Amino acid sequence: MGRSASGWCDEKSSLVKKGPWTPEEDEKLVEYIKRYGHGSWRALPKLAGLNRCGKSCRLRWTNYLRPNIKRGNFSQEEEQTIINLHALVGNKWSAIANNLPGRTDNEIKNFWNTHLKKKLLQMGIDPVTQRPITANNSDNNIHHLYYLMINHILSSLAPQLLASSSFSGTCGSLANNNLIMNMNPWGINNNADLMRLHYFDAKIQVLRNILVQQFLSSTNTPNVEATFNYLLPSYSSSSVHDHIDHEYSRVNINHNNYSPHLQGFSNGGAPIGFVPQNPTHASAQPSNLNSNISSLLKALHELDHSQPPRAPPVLVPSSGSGKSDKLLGYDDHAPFFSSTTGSNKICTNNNNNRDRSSSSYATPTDDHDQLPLLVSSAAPSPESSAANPTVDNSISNTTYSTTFEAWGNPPDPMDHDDEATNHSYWKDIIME
DNA sequence: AAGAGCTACAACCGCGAGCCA
DNA sequence: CTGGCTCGCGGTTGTAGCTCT
Repeated sequence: MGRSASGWCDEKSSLVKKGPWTPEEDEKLVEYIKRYGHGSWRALPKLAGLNRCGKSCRLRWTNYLRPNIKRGNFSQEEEQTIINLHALVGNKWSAIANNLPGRTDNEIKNFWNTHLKKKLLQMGIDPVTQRPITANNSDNNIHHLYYLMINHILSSLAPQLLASSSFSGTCGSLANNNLIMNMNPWGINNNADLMRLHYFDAKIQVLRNILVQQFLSSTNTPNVEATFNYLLPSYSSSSVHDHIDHEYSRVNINHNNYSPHLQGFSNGGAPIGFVPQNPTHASAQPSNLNSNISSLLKALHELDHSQPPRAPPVLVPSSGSGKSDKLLGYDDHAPFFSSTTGSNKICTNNNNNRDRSSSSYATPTDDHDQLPLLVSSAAPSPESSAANPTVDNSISNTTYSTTFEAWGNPPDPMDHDDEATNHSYWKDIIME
């Protein structure tokens, strides 16, 4: 009796001061903690000569007075980190704060509520559900399904990128979502890097093309660019496009001619069977939507689970400084395709042998099959794809609210358990 | 100039987990 | 095992300062 279990002052403590702290009180608190440490917060106010309850002292210290508190405006980088972490973990302010040195959970929470929420709303994104906002419910459902598709694509991208040889992967940089620029940099040091770059670029291109086809033809259009920018902000910036172009040019290749097997992927946009949706058009039917989803998933699956491509041309470092490396020709035994993992997959999201710290996550096969065409003559018809209940259910029954959830629950029914990509794995990394 | 409304942020509150006797 | 205590967390409230009318 007489004490609050929560640490706050009880009804008998009406003499205990509440409200804003005075500079004198601050000084007393800082002086005491500097000298003795905080010890028991409950006992502290009496010992420090403060007419406050312990909990008030603790909050004042942790949120305002303790050393290394960073005050002032949030930087662009911090803002992006908060947005992306919030997409991953939701209102776990302390977890978010752990990734922002000098910022307190309280400060981040306030910043979210007063600034970022509004910003996301202006971008056409619901800050709670992280879904694109539309005025029309049925349209919203369609757009949400496409949103899930985006998540699926991103879910297959993230682990590859983490596996990159030059990716200095920290949870912080993952949270920043600067999946390219944080690769320290993602310079092409070997053919595997080049392959990854091309693969990543191709997937992004198809994602963008599908989004554009889908959304820009709609009369009730969520902000496709805002959505894209939000999901992959670093890629959206022109500097990243420049970066990729630079990497291609640095090794003297025209990426459009580099791999004919990726032509359809990087140039064509949608997989076969994909029907651009337009609410004013008869094509905007649920069956078409399901077909599209199936077609896309099928294409992505084929790509992800394909045999690795013929080894790319050998990258030979230039002898002199300041000169570009050259691609001299194909060498199927190029060392960059390490065979230590025993996997025949390249860049797959389902590689149980994947080692995030290793660059050798792709291995050659003897016959060096080509990458399959995304737009393949063997691709399923919309009908046959839509008729695949497993694929359809995996999407339509899934209710991811965040990219993070999609990572943990890949809708691809042919993806099996993958500890490295399950829900708790990522959550642990972020909330570590 | 003054008051109403809005915004940003500090502080408060209650709940629950973990620890320990 | 249980109950008391402490602490951390997330939601909510209070208020100072700013803007608008």
